[in-house]
Amino acid sequence: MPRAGLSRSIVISEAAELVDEVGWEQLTMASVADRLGVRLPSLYKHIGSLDDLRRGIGLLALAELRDVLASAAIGRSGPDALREVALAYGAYARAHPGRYASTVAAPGPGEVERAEVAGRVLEVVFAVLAGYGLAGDDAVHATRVMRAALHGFVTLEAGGGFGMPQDIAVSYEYLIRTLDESLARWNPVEAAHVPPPRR
Amino acid sequence: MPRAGLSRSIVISEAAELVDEVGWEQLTMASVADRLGVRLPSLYKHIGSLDDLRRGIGLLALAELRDVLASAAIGRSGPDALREVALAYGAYARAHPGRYASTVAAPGPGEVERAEVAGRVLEVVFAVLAGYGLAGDDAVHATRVMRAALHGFVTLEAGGGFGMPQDIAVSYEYLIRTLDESLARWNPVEAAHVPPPRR
DNA sequence: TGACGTGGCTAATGAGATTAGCTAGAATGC
DNA sequence: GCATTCTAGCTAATCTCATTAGCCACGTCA
Repeated sequence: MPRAGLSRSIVISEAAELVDEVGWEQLTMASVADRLGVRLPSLYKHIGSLDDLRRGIGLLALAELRDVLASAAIGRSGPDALREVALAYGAYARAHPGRYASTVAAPGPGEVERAEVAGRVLEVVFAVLAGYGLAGDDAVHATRVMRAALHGFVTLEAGGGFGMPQDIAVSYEYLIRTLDESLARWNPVEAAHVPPPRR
Repeated sequence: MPRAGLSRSIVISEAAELVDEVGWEQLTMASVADRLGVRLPSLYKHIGSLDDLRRGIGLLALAELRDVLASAAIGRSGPDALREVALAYGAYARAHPGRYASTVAAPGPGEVERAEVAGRVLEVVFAVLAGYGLAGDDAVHATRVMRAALHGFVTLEAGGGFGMPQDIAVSYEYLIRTLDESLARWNPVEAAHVPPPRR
């Protein structure tokens, strides 16, 4: 029996391809083994478990996403940077739906590596926000608004949630403009609008 | 063997409870059967398959969501309606994370019933947008922006994606304000910003 | 060239989903 | 009230996957 020449990173890359084709939910050890031309149990020489594989894909995808966003942001600032980053974000999610889905799960306790990579994605977003003069708490809240909007959009799009015939790219432009205006006009929410702190 | 007195709707309700406790991914026919005190195969007298059960939960959740949003919108308009609907949306997602997750999947071909219920949710959103004077294409794009923002936020929140210590409720207020301002200042995106149509 | 480490394999176990076929409780007709 | 019929819940069986244990040959390295 000739060696197949696998390794952890090869298995993860291949699984990432697969997951883009069949969907995050449909990932199985069996299908990955098939695709690599080995028997199912052989994978366990490289990957601890299905969950481990999923975490590996997530890590890979986060690193890729960071690179894509960083490239989009480089040499730009303000609305220009926002727009390019948003477009790059959407493009990545559309090109790699499986990987993108792997990106969402939060790092569990002890997942130091993932937290680090996720942090590096945030750095890019913070850099964009800095172009709007936002920092500190403002930047944290603005980051959440921005991530929520982008993530929600690409998720709904991927899930087929936009049934109407109107052009989705146009909707995305509206989303970007909404974010741009919001960031440009940023100021503290009025106290009256904040619910009382929980006791 | 005494009859357990099940029915399709009872099974679905119970499964909805369960899914809020253990998570959408963890739903199994086996755990539902356990909780209902019957053997696994008995469920198949009421539910066609696990997918069928998931669709049933999704339908239930969409109907509940519509009611919650409609109640929040009733008697209000404009920013007031937007805010209350957004808060109700977040509250539902937080109170029923499993059901909420079931809400996302788009209706597949032939899932007429689901498309209908989803449409009724949209009616509520359209009503809110009407308070901002939006209709037609504008309303469609605005709906997508609004849904994306709200959905993205609650999804990231549920996934533990907001690691920073800043108050999440405050971030949500920023999100609501962002939407309010965007809807209030709505006007067509400039042509220059729209990518060329695909050939 | 011979010892060793390790990658890939077969066999086995166990959880879940799903189907087939049985049986008894409930409902219905007389 | 009793026979008939329907059907909910059950056991048994099959299939797909995940995961573990243990074997053995390929390639490396002294």
